[in-house]
Amino acid sequence: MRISQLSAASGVPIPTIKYYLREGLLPAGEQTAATRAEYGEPHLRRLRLIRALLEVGRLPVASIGQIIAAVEDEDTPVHEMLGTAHYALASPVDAGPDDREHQAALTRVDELIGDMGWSIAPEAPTRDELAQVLVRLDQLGMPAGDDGLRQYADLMMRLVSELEMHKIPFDGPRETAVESLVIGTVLYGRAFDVLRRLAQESESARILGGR
Amino acid sequence: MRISQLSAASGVPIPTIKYYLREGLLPAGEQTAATRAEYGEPHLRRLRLIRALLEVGRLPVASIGQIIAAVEDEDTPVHEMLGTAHYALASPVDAGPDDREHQAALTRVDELIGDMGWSIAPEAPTRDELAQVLVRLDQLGMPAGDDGLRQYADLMMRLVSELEMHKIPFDGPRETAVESLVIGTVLYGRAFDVLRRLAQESESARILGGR
DNA sequence: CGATCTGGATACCCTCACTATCCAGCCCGG
DNA sequence: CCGGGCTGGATAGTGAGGGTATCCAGATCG
Repeated sequence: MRISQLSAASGVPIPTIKYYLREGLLPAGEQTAATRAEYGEPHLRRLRLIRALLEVGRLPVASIGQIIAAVEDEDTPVHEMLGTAHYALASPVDAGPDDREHQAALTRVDELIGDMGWSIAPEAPTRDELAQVLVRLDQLGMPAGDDGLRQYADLMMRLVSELEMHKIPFDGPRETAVESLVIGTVLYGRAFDVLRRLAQESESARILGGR
Repeated sequence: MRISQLSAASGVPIPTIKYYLREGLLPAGEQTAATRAEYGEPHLRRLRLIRALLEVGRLPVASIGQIIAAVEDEDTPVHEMLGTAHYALASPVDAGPDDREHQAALTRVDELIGDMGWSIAPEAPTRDELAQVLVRLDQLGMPAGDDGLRQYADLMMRLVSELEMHKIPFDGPRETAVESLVIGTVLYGRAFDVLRRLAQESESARILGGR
């Protein structure tokens, strides 16, 4: 498959494919001559992954690059690779250790994590993300109570362990495991979000009697 | 409160506040002289809302503008206003009616909506968002089965109607209702997403025995 | 009465994700 | 065996989005 065919098959313009090659998101094709290279099925699959993470997951190209680098470095142990991929999915929070509100919220987050019996790395950026949301909810006068938070956490825990996690082939090839994890996290994450908004629309129509 | 105090209280730089004023996100202060205006508590609150939607919700400034315009137009009936706000939360999907895969997925979405007994406006962009996710999952070789989708939808429905919706003061002042809805949708939406990722990290640590 | 602040207008900047242009080398049909 | 069109690689440009910076004349505080 030459680049034009890869482009046609994936719907991604050639200049964009070249850009992804430059950024290291897509491995180079097999060189057959100085100005000729051959691409295959893995390239097409990779391209679809990139576009899904970009367009559905709204991940920055740089984060996608980190995920892909973790996948391709054979020396990284699997659980570490999953961590890298997972953390690249987080969106950065700019709150330093001098932000008192943030630190207080972080304490609540850690209490929640303890109560749930979760094993979360202390450097997980996810903790800061949750703390940020708690701070904003407080500031907006809709504070999240500890009880509600625990109910939600419980629900998510069951959802993840009962419906999602067992779909991931941890014992298969390493590349497959991360891809599944990332796709699961990002795409199912959006699916939930959309389903939640649909449920909200339907409920508010019911309550208000609006069409 | 003068602009510098508003800036100090909110943590938003003065030029940025001026930018929000220009964009119509923030109503002008009360003019007390040609070069003097007074801002109050509502301005601070509005500013916090804007920053929460921007930084946590990642909404474009233009969408925030639409939401605010809907709130401030007293002539719009409440259920319509809620719809406008809700649709501004959706992220645009570029798939025309000539995209066969998308149309097929849309049919599945409508079946789901029918089965759930939901009332969703036919022009809801949310339908396209869900269809897009289904298409991508198919392309990536991890298709979402109808059963799983229904399970998820069921879960979201219960979550929304039992835990969330009754917190919204539909009978209070119109502004409060939309604000609550929007804050609930965006901030709780992110809270779920983060809780889900925390649960995933914990589960994958457990399964892989990684620290 | 002068340093500082204010609202308003205009112009500028930075990041991000592309896109466009060039170039010389290659391949394929005639 | 030759010419048009594609190829990989390099470099430069673009457009949207979300701010920043600069100027200005009028207002106010100490």
